[in-house]
Amino acid sequence: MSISQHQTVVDFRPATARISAPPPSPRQRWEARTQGAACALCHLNTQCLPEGMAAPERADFMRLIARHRKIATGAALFREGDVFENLYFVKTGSIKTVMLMDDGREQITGFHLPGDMLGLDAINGCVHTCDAIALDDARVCALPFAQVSRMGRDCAPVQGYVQHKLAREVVREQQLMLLLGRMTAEERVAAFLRDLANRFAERGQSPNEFTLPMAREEIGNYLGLTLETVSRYFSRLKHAGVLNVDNRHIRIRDARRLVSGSGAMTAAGA
Amino acid sequence: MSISQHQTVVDFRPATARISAPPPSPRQRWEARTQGAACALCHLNTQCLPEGMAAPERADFMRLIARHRKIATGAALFREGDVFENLYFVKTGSIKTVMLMDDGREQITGFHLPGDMLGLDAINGCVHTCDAIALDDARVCALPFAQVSRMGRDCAPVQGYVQHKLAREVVREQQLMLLLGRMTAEERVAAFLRDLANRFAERGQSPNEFTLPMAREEIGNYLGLTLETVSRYFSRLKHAGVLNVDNRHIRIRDARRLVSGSGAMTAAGA
DNA sequence: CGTATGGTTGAACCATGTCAACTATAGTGG
DNA sequence: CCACTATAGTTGACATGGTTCAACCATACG
Repeated sequence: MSISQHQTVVDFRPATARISAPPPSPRQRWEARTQGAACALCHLNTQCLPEGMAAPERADFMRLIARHRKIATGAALFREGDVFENLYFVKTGSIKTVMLMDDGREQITGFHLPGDMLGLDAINGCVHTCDAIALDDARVCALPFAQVSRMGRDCAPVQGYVQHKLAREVVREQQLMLLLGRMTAEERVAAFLRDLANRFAERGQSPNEFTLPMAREEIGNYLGLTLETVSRYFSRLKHAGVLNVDNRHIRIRDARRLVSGSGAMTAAGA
Repeated sequence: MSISQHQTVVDFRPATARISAPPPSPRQRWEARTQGAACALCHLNTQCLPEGMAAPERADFMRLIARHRKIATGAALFREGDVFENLYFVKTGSIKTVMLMDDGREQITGFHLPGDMLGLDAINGCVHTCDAIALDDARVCALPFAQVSRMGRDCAPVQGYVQHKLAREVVREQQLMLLLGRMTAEERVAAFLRDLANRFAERGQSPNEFTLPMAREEIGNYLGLTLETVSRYFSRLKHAGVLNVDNRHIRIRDARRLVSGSGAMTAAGA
């Protein structure tokens, strides 16, 4: 990686994680400046805002959201052990979440695209359990959790909102466990590409042609493989005519044969 | 397994999963009979009941709980696709949750001991996403989710309750992803035993001596390994003097050397 | 142009899977 | 009580998918 994980162009980490009573601090100034987000204009608002709220409550909720915190490539939105204050939405760019082992090994637990929520891991323990690192220059919206909880007390849609996001995360992780526990390398790579394609499609982008925001190493890490293995299967899929692969630019030429488990890939593969 | 997964001595699956308007049905009779559980007398109530409730609310909550549904060894508490109605607590025995792939492959996503909650996977989609199968004759308490939600609307402790359970599950699954993605077989087996020991300790049982409720095959499945590999590492640990292994009876003789990542196991191992 | 980084590819290796034989134990029926 | 069977677990020999190590290529950047 060109930028070490500790280099941060601007360190946006919650100051409270290290300092108990900080001075007015850039972060608070930023929050003051951006409080009251123009979510109404944001095309991601269907994903970020709770559903089924009346207009005034909706406005209240939007006022909680502090916008446009920028995270430079390789910088951390939060790190393991940081005090939990906000949930975050990716607005632009993409962010990975990484679990760390004592000996330095890492497991990427998710790649988060615009509209995805981050920080759910910390809801119980009041500190984050993983690092969140920007894969490219990213912007996020922050949603102060304490205030969301408070608002949830007498607003049912807000109440169900965090629960819904958490439950989604539980299901997503279960599927990933199935991938890590039971699938072959080939199936993992195919599943990864299909998942990504679906998620781009959900965001109104082409599911058949996209640019990977992450390196081979990160894909491999996420899938429980090495970068070489990922590269090899990309090449296989390319030679089988299933994909065009040009560095991080992917074009899916035959989505049917990307369905893992069918054996189509293997049969057609080198 | 001596009993097929489809044999159920008594089929307690929610009838609504298959029949839209069933007659009074054994299940409903059972619920009527057992409604209003004696949670006050249950030693697991610290785990099952929300914290911080006033006595009257606490009583209300306990009245929601239907007790003592029995699940015979190998029978299902619920299956993938079943309509979601209840969360469950294991009262006695143990229950595994299993994700299924189209081609028949399975991944065990958890072993649930007394006090553990089941069914969180279904909160969003209103159907379960995995099977829950009893490893031995088990009893569970059922907690109708709709009523919990309703009660949560004006009772803050209940509100935070499901959220807390969900968030715990997210963290647990993340740790499992780290295990499946990054650990060696040896480390997985050690981590598994340590985790079980801790959980038995939490339940007031000895962390150093216990009986595994699951077969080698199930351990292997859970850890992303084969039964043979699990058996081999059990033997290694035995010969290294770390464990006594007699079939499913485990005695941990040197807990320090069960710490994975330290290399202690490998150094002492065969 | 030289250097750094990311990606591809090949060859050798090895951790784990696969297959198979064997043991132990429990249940079942004669 | 003894075969007989079925299931769970152990162990060995061998196969292999994926890792490791290393060389090489492509691109970006100073």
